[in-house]
Amino acid sequence: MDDDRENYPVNFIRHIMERDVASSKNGGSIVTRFPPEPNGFLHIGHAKAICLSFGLAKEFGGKTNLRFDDTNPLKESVEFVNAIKADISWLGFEWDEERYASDYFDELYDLAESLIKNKKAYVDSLDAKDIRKYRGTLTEVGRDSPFRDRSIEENLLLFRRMKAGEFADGEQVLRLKIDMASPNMNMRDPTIYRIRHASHHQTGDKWCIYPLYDYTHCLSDSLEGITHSLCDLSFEDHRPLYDWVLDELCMVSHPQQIEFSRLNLQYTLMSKRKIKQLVDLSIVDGWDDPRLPTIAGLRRRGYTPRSIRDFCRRIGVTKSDNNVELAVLESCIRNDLDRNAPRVMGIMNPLKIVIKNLPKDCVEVLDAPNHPKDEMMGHRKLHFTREIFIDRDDFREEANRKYKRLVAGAEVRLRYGYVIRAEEVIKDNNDHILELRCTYDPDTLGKNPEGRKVRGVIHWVSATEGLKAQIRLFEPLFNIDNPDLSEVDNLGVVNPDSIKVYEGVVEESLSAAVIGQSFQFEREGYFCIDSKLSAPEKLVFNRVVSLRDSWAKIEKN
RNA sequence: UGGGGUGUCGCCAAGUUGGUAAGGCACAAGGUUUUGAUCCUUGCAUGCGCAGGUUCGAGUCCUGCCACCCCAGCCA
Repeated sequence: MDDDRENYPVNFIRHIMERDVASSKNGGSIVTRFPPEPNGFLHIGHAKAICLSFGLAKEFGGKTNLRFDDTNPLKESVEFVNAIKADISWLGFEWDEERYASDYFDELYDLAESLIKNKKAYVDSLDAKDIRKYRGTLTEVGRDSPFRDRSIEENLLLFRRMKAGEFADGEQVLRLKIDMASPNMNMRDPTIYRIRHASHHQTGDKWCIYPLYDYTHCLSDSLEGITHSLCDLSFEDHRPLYDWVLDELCMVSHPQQIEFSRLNLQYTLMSKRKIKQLVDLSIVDGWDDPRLPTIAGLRRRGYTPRSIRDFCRRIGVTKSDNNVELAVLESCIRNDLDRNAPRVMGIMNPLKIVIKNLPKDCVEVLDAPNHPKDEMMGHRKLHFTREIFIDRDDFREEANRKYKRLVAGAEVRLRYGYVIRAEEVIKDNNDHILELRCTYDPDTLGKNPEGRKVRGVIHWVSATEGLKAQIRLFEPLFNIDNPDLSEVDNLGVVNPDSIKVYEGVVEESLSAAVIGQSFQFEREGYFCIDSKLSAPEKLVFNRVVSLRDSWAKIEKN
């Protein structure tokens, strides 16, 4: 994985693994797994889990399986399976084996029968509503189902009939017989099989009963010889059940479940269910909308795998609630792209400039390095012509000395080019500036004029040689830092200005740009070609992130 | 008023068996600079949810509080 030299920083899970390896638990080996349900796209919260499970295993010379937790055919599809695989690979991780919980359906079924035979499971004929009633509440104990004490024979028969398709959906379930009075709701005879006459993306129509998570997950882990099963804090309450199932079934391999807190990122939503809502309601343009924290969205936005891995490393792993600032993510991508992105010039709000003392058909070729500190990145040609564009923000009719750009009657340097002076401001009847007439000083290429100090340097693009391009800027999708709201409410906190589109111009060298490449538009930020919307005739750029902007801070005060 | 967790700088987060609070991001002030970028330097918790206690010494041990998060799917 190229240049992530650093190992994962210290965290409590690593300490556990270090201890286990030192004491030769599990023969000193580390085997982890990443278990996504293929019912949506992966997001950066999953990236945290991926970096952890894959990263730690790799560090200890262990293995990591990719296992699809595909026990709910109603919500899952191969499209999601493929998207998930693509995202993990793109992030830079390789799984040892590709598995599916559905690979174990036969074994799971046999194990369930043995549970029945040991009087540890029973078929309940209560409907969902009644099961809920009998379960009790957080403060009241539950009551036993009237079907709890059926004979082994009856249970076996019923369970086999469930499997054979003799019942309709919801008519019967198989439950574990644990303790309806347990203070832990998960232990109140959890359901482990339900009837679903639905075809499954992996097993087709072979089954009409499907096992549930609590029963499936621990056994899948065990069957695969997982040593450390990492998951988020919401499963902490499920650990007694995880252990109960493995113990009752006398499984040889008993993985250790370890929970850590899930990632929360400010101004964004980190729930697959809620992201799906945004997609379904067309609030965003699909799962890979650049404003989404999905891996696909981040990729389209221009985030690199390396920057995401760096982010996961920086945020750490604990059990405490967190709400990480966007600034951390932005720092990671700036850090990567500053080193690796070639520099170019692009204008979002073009303002035309005519260089009066340059002949009409003159095209002077200028040389520009692609990176200020990395000669290896080479050089490119720029074309200096009589008509050029600068950004409207880089000109003011009057300004104090703090303003280091072009001011009427004063000088500024064109990046990699000459010093120009603004001589005339051409306006329309509404006082709107149409263009600027300037002169350039031919004696200032690569050297400063004598006796005068130039205010600053601005970027520019040839009006005749440059390329038109659409430039898209993004802001957070939400205007509050923890948009953890109910489905109805969250529409009220959607930022209406989360995307801004500009019709701009970029330098001609960008005609060779391809999807996946990132550039720094000097003085503006980092940009990449939009993988969906851009075409050779009509370039579309997404801004990954702006450059740090201390001028904006100064100007505010 | 059930059970399970968590509380160290604005946001993350290190803190081995108690020995006198890492680091990152952000922020601030300087320096370099043909990107107001990068880079470099410096600063940034007498205090670790609160209150007591033990101890020569406590973020680390004890007691009691408080706050926040998760759990009542035939979702994962």
